[in-house]
Amino acid sequence: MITRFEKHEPLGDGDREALAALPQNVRTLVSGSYIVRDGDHPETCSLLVSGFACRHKTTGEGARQIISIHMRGDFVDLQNIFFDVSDHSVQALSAVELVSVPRSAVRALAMSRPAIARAMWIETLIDASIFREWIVNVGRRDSRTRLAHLLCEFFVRLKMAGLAENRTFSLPLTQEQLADAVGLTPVHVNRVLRAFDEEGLIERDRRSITIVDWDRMREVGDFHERYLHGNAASF
Amino acid sequence: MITRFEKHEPLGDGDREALAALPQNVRTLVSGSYIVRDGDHPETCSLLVSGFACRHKTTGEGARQIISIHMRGDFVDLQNIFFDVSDHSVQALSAVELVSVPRSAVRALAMSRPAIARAMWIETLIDASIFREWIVNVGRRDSRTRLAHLLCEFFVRLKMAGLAENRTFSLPLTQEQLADAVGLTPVHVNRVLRAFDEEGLIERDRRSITIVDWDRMREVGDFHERYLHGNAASF
DNA sequence: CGATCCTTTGATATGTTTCAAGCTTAGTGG
DNA sequence: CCACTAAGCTTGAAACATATCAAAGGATCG
Repeated sequence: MITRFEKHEPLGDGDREALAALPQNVRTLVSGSYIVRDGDHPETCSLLVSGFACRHKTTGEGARQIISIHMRGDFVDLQNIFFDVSDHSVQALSAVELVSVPRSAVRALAMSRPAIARAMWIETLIDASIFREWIVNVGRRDSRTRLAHLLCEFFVRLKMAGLAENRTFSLPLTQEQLADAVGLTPVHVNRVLRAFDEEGLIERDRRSITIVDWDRMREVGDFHERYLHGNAASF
Repeated sequence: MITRFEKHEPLGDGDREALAALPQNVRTLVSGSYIVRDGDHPETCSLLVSGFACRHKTTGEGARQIISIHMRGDFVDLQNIFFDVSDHSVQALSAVELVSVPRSAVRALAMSRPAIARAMWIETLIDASIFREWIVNVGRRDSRTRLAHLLCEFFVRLKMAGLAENRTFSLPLTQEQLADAVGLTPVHVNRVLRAFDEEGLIERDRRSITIVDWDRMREVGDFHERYLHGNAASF
């Protein structure tokens, strides 16, 4: 399971054995559970096995900003290896399963197995690249573009993770959470989503979304997937 | 000079020798020069020896968003080690000196010297932490808070780098660049800055700024330096 | 089948942008 | 050393995108 590493870095047999030998702890959490809290001294690093999670921070005014969204196969807090205190929270967006490994074990593994360290490093670099794109998204794009961009990113990442077959997928975020991810109000998110619907860009049914016109969606969202640094199949 | 690594990670003698043996290339560039361009296939990784630089991306509409600001001692493009094509540009904000090391040499060094790899990894994790805070800044804070936050961060980082003695420092950004960093218009940045001035929060003289009331500035900017993960002296 | 959470909609308020022009500063060449 | 020029800063008025407030309608789950 943990062998998603090999996406970006070939591993040797010894590496795989070392991974398998890791002390694991599989947990199941209900939607809304906190995995890490801002200010915590986390003891573990966690990998999402199923479900969705997000990371977020809160301003002094009490406004929340979602920093990233995670799906099966993502590490949600790899930076815990080196930081003693967490600078943000991680919360389950749905029921989730995750395997947690003690920080010390992950650190020891990284020090003894260069290929694994490198794979983990690359993971954190991709994370950072997505952060950069999000800064642009909330900083310089209008509400339509912002939301469309988020939907495009989420969809492409689902595909890359093998979690989307066709153009329909379920979005594990309420409109309020969507708003917190793009820096808008829930009310405005609602209006923009309705507009997309009316324009025939997407279709909505409960919490699931179909991208009707991918090319146009991509254009509206000013979306270019290079920053995901994935080996995505072309669409 | 490169031994800023030791800030976060103790190195052995062999590590220091390996660093010193690195093939270097010292360059001097004038303000405005591009160090890396979005879409480039960079051949080197660079460390800023003097001056200031920023990283930025441009939207399809042509709007620019500055992603980070860098000063003496910062690596400006460490992710080049693993990514073949750059997802953003790096540009000099002032005259800069930088030492550039071939990607392959940096990669080899990282593979043969775990302590160095670890120090570099931590650098990129701190980068990512600052990105997260910037997402919050542009996503959920109003114009005053945003700008004040940026000024606080810049000032604290200058102090951490030993580049600010008292409460006066020179800001290497035009108001337009400031605007691109916080996701506002130059006009609005100008008004907010004037308001800070009139309220006695800051004083301005040409391109240099004095933080008159640090405590209040910090409060206005909703600034808490934990995310910088520095060993900052307290203020 | 009631209660809660989420979505939708309308009316109004506001922060920020846009446009446009004048002003200041720093740099350059005569 | 002065005049000229370009870049950056400042200011005002009007426009606009998004937020806020408020209330009703749906969905989901004990």
